[in-house]
Amino acid sequence: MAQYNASEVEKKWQEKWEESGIYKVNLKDKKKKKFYNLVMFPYPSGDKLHVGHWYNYGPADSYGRYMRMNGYNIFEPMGFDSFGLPAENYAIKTGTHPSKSIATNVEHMIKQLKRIGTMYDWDKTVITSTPEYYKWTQWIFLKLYEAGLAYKKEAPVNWCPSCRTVLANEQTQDGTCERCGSEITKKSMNQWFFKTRDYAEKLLDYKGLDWPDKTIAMQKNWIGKSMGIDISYEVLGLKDKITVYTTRPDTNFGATFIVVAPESEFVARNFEKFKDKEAVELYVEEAKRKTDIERIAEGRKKTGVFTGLQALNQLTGRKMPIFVSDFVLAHVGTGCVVGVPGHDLRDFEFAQEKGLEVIRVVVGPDGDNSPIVKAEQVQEEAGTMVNSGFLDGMEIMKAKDAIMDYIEEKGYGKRVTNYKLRDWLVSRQRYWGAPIPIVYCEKCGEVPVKEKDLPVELPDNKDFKPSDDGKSPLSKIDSFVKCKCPGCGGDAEREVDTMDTFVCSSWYYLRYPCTDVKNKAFDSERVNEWLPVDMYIGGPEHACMHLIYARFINMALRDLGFVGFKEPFKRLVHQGMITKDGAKMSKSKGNVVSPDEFIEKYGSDVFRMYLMFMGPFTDGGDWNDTGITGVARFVDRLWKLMNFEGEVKDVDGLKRALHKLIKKVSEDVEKFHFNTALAGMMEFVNLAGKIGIDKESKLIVASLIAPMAPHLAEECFEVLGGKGSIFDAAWPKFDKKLVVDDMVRIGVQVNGKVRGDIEVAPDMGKDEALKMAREQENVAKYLADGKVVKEIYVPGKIIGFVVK
RNA sequence: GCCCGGAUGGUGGAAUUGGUAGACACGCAGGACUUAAAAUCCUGUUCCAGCAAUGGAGUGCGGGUUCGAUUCCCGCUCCGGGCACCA
Repeated sequence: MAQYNASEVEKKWQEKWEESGIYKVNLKDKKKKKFYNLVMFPYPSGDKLHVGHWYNYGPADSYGRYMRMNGYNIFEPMGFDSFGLPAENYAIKTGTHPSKSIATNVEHMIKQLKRIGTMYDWDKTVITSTPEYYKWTQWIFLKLYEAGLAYKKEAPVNWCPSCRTVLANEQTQDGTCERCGSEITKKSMNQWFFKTRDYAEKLLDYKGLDWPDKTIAMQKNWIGKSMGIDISYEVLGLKDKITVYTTRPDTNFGATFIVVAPESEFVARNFEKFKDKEAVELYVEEAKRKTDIERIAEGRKKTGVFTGLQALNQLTGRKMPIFVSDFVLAHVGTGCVVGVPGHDLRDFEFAQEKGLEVIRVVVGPDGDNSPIVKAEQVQEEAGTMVNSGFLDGMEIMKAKDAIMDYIEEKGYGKRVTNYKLRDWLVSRQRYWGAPIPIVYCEKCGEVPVKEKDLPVELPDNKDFKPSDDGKSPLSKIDSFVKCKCPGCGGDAEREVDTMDTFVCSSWYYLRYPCTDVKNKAFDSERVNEWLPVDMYIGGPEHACMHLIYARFINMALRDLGFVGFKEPFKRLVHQGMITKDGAKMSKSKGNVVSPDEFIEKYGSDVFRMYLMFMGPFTDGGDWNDTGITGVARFVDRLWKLMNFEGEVKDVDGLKRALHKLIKKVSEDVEKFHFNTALAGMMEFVNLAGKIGIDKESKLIVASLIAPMAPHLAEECFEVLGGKGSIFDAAWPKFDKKLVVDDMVRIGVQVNGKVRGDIEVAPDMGKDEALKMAREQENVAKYLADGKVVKEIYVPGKIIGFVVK
């Protein structure tokens, strides 16, 4: 028997697969059920594939292979998210134009990806930075624009001074740039947005989705729905009313002041009426200048200035002074809040700072109603109303309804729903992205490019670095900027901003099955057949970005009649992160582990299996290579087993073990528990190594390992005389009768402590089982200590005695 | 601060409608083979006591429910993730 030579075998099968085209999917095949097995596509950096890529793609492919063997027509494409900052920054660093570096990097990455031994159908790949792709990204922009879902407005936006571009809310982290970590400043700019807020309610509906609870919770939290009421108060001496948003109108009898955001419209509109204009102006200016970091650094300390104006609380007749303070955010609700210091921590802190009166209108369940409030007492959720007129004695939830009805009746306000979700800022002042297909005409104003004129090609500019003035580099290229108006044909200028790369990645799953479609973004009939994606695998870091954007785009396309389904991804699984010495792998930290040396030494199958064996797929873990020898040994033992010839010592035992294994591996792979599937395989191989194995069982073992070690399995299949590919063979079925043991070993407990065990049939009667248990010498010893007051028998599980 | 996870041998991890904790693997120790080493194979391996049989302790900490708790409940500690002055 020859030693198993991984590198030779793997090379051989990769070549065979390529030659035979076994993984080329026939999208029109209707004999088999379709299965769209998708993994989030990478951005092509110049670096090698690292352990994290393998950790992600290996198991994802194993799942696809498992489904293939279960009779599905598998569509498993792979592509490249090649627009955006990573690619552009790489190009800047190396001094090569991104279109060039992308081409080489993609080619390089495909080569590396092929070494994993996946089933990707490379005929169906997408590269988002190619005109044939971004043409359709622009088309989607136009469709949203036509539908009124894309708009431009002047707004304070997140500006990263280092990347010299604006960022979507989702791309900032604690006031820093998600990419480069620089401090973000606020800048008022004219920017393009998609109306994600219009879809907030639809995005909150997860019906029919098999997604991790955690991801859904994160999205819900991000969308942040709250139901409350807008209340308008008369401002003394002004015609203008002030409208506040609150989710706690039940506490309105305790309202003693009003606070407005520095950037709020109320401030702009009534500035002239303020008593100390200078002080307000100074405060507003200061607030605008502050970065998020500075605001975070200040913590909860409240500042603010009095406007000199007062509003009238209709419920109490109380005059409420109006302040300006930066703890109120302009974009939340109406940008104005009513201060109820007795029942809101922030209001309480502000009241303390300004010496304002605190009134308590809710008594907690413990009856506490002290006028001096401690921070911990402010936010009770349950309680009864006091000092609140007609609300007195009501539970807060009831009072909330009652007061809202009252306010609406009286015309003081109106119920509203609010969302934390902001509209998606999609324009970027960077070169490497899809140009936004809009032109500005002196006569016609903002005009969309005609569909037939797409793509608006990204010029092959030599100077693609972001410019110091913060304008898109495209603004410097006259040949790009100067154009004719699609409306009147007169002189016009192009939009010079490019699209956020998340726009590209929010629809690529629709393009994969339609890469041959030339005259449209995708063929509706085909996507309706092949989508939604049945299994989507990728990192949890995309929970509130890509996964919200893609759902939004898909829903919008559905509402516009282009696709027939609401949700793009039916089942979602997140892989865990692989760290090195507890830290995220990154080039700058110099802790990136390359798979290459392990592939060289052990082969791709062993490496893939080791990553799977480390622990549950969704957990990730810290990289450590010490255990890989265990998997390598397993492969050697399995290979030896395949070459075993001789008598099987325990035919029945082998059969039972094998059928249990089929059950276990099937269930485990289904749940992405590859670690325990492999443990089961190891156990069986160890057993069969002792008692021998027959040819039929060998074939089953080869099938079971096939999803996880595709090259090894093919080789085994061939050695065993199989024709063609093992991936065209059916997944083994287990015999139900063979997976139940006819004898099991169960424990015998006395007062909860294990004192022995007996071997019984799982369905043995209680009396007989108890009799056997009593006969155990050690058990008898403990039973003799007293009187048996209780006997417990759980068939197949446990026998227990309680002795007193 | 709020929400969501997690904590099990020297290490990665297994086991939960409550039923013999530690599967599988690494490492370690001993043995076989070898002139020797590597590789391979066999045996042992939660801790404490004991030659052993066996007994005691044991799943982050403190309580509780139960014949029986890694699993359920209450109160903490630590670690990870998300959100964060959202009114």
